[in-house]
Amino acid sequence: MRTTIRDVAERAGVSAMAVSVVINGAGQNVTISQEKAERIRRAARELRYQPNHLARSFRTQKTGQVAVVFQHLGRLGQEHPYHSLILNGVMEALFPRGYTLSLCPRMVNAGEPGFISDGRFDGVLWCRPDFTEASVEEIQEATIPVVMMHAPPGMAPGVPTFCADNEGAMCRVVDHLKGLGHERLAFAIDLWSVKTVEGQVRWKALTDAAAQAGLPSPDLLILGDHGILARYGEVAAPHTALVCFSDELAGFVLGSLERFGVSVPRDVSVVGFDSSAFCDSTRPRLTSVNQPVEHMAFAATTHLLTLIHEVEAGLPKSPVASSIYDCGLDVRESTAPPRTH
Amino acid sequence: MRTTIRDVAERAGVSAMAVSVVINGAGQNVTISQEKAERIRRAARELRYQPNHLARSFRTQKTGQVAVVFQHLGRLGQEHPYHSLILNGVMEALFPRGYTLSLCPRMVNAGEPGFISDGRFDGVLWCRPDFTEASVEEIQEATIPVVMMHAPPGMAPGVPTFCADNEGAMCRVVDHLKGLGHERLAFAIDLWSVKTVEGQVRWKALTDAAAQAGLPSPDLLILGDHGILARYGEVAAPHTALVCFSDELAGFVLGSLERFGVSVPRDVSVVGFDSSAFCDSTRPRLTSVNQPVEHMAFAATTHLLTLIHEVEAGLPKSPVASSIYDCGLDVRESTAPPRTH
DNA sequence: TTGAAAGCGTTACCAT
DNA sequence: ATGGTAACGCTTTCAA
Repeated sequence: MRTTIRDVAERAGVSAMAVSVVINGAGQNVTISQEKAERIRRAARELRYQPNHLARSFRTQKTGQVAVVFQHLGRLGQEHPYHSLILNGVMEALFPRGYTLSLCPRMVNAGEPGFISDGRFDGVLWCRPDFTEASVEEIQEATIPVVMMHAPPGMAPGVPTFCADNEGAMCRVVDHLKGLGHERLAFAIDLWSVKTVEGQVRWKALTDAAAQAGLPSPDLLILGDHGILARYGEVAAPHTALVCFSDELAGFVLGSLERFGVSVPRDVSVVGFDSSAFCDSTRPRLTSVNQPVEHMAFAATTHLLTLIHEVEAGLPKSPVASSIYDCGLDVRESTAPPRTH
Repeated sequence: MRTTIRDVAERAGVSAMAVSVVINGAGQNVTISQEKAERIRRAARELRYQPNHLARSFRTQKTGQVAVVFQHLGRLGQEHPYHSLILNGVMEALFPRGYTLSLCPRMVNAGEPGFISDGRFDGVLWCRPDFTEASVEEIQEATIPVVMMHAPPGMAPGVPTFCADNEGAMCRVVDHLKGLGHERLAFAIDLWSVKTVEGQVRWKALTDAAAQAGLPSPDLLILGDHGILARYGEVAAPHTALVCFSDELAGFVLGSLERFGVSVPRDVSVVGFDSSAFCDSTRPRLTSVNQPVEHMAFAATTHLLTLIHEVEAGLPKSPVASSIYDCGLDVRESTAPPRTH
């Protein structure tokens, strides 16, 4: 930026304050005469004055920026539907209200949580499902509003949370599979997600649901490479249905099984999680838990904006609430009755 | 933010400058004794001092933020592959170097170009294919580096540009279709894109390529609704091949044709543009021009970072160059010889 | 090796 | 109704 508010003031023969008031429309209990206002506007136009947003943010302590924090933001796209869904919901809430969306690498990958309160953002949507003690504490002590997604109730007291009903979801999955005749289930998850609270919660939810349905305890399949899946082609599979942590992982599983000559759903049934548009593009189309990610992100972001507004306006804070979202099961072609020997 | 650099200085019994130097590592020709440095670090730790990034940006005139500007940023996801591809390339270039990606609604939808130089961004990647005189001028006068995508050479003198070779691409499309036996082609485009320079360029490129190949001049199909496509089911289609402005539009076309009982590629061949992963998920799979969008976005962003660095370091400016990317044609199943009557 | 002080551009308070 | 002036938190030059 070159020309400042003072340049405009000088050219118009007024004070900087007068310019500020005219530019921003509303100045508390200050009025500028029509004539002066016009002169100021003309001077601003002639000098092509552009208010420095950064200086304004610095002064007002309000940036109009909201950050979204992921654990690991890789590629956007159809094989990785999750991030796109989240961002869609966030943008839908943010843009009509004039907020800017920031994807900050420091909060995205390395995970240096101290940066939450470094002044750049008016609020943060925390979408990382790894709730270490340190990060939870950091969030609770943040000086700006933070809203969490995927945190199971009780995980982060004092922080508003938007979370799927993983328990209910796994009950539906088990009901569906049991109804088809499956008995031996497995939970498939990647090396990364298995360490997250969300991964653990879903795994426990599946275990509990199976127990409740009178089925044997499911196995845990941690997929680091293709090794485990390769066995499916050689020996009789120990389980007849694989419940996957995410659609993305389910896509990987489908690809691997096809490569090893295992037919889905004839040899084994596969269930995903999220029911993103991706499920319609796989062969066979993927049965998946319908977690309304995009709606959840929209609602979480909208709530975040409410909290931001409360802080700015000095209003009383909304009570802290956890929102648990029901999940349906979208049955497609990747699940079928198990093969009878 | 609560605790400032001065709080730390006071606690450590030193000046604010000393703290700044210790925190930021390098202070030109200033040195702090080991003992004081340690005292400062301890004080900072005890007070949980977090430097205010906004104040720092304000002071140094460097924000570490890069904005991406789209004409109309709607949903991310598989039906709309373009934005995801761009953002992937941008993130890949930005994140390893610590830059933050901003999606700013003011530059995304309404298009108020004055905001380019409002101090918030170190640089801008301009992905809007509508090159109005006003916006081009605004870009040329920006006080921060701007890199353009999709601008045909000569469109914006003085601004580095990364653009696909639309002419070459359309030659390949025409060669392919002519080789299959097609003669009457049409260019399908949506109401929005037809007004953009990029839309016009592709339309002209197809026309020229057809003329060069000795084919009759293609028709222009502006798809506002399903009306035009509906006719395909009733009367003999005037053309046997539809070349679409984008994969997204081609997806829409495939859907409409299916609904109206028109078989692709038996009744009509369809060609997309971008060859995104989406092309593999349509039925039939979509033949499409392979525009390396993601690579282009990566290269453009990398160049933008170079320009930013030059400005900051006071280095001489790189010469302005336009990069034109070759496009291949990925032949899938949506193109075939025309039906013989 | 260190501290004091001057801003960066804006807005808000307190005088006229 | 209007203008001076003091911050916001930080970096950096200058003087000691």
